[in-house]
Amino acid sequence: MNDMHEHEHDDIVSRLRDAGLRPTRQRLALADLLFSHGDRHVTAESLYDEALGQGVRVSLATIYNTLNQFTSSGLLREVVVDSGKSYFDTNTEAHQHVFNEDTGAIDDVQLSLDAEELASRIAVPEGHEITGVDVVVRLRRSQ
Amino acid sequence: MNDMHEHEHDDIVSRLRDAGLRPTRQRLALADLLFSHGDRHVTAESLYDEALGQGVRVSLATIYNTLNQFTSSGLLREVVVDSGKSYFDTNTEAHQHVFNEDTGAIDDVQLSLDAEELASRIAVPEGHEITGVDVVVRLRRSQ
DNA sequence: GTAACTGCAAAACTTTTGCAACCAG
DNA sequence: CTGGTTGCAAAAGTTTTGCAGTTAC
Repeated sequence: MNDMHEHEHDDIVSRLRDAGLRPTRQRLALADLLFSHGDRHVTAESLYDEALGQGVRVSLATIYNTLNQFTSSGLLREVVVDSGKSYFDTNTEAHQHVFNEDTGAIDDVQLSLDAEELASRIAVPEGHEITGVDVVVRLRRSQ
Repeated sequence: MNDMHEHEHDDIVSRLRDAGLRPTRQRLALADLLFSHGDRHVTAESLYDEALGQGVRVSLATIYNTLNQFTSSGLLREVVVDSGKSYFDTNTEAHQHVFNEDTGAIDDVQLSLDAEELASRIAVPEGHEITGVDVVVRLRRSQ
């Protein structure tokens, strides 16, 4: 296989099983890329290129499936910063984002604002619930 | 033409000229739809359908051109809430949004949070500037 | 008259889907 | 085995583009 350590491999297997997903070759390889290198922000295309670059044989359709499945099961969080492309964040904790509109790069920030408190100021319609409070600071090169 | 009052028509003409845009038939009609009915949130498709419904003859390509030109010149503000579709807001003042993920409806809210203050907590890279601080509260039907 | 603008169709992108082949348990 | 998964190609949805024809000034 590759140089994944045995216990890391087992961790990833458990993580997938806990999420109700079979630990297939593709999902293991993608989970390893996503979760074994700190907090990351990827797009389908960037993860696809990275996988191919690492010699992981996987189709783009599977990348999309996997990113969506990981997001549904709480392993990833989708970050909406661009109206033409989906970004996914391996950090699922409450935090905010800085988006560089020139490069498409996303950074995490902790603005220590209370999403609960913000949410409490919203008049939530009957039978609805707040699924998230997203904060994005947009950056661009000056001039 | 239609039942636009003369002075309203003139207002719109000035507004377009001030933005450096020729007041063409299409732009006048779209500006009227957008700015004569309070604060609105539209997509290219929704504005296109509305225009056709009102008997305004305009192509979808022109809707896209117009929305982008209006946004560039500050007449509209783009609201990024969906990674597959662009929304435009006629309210260009500082405010936040509530997005209903089931219906795609957007509402304005004033959370009276200080974007300047939030922005001041960000480490802005050399030669870059903050172009906006976006806050979106996401809603979904419970269950 | 001329540069700006518009419409149409085609192209470019991102994402989803249908289905046969494949694989984990 | 058998249902979940994958890959491929095709389709779907949104947005942009190229360019001939039109319009504002």
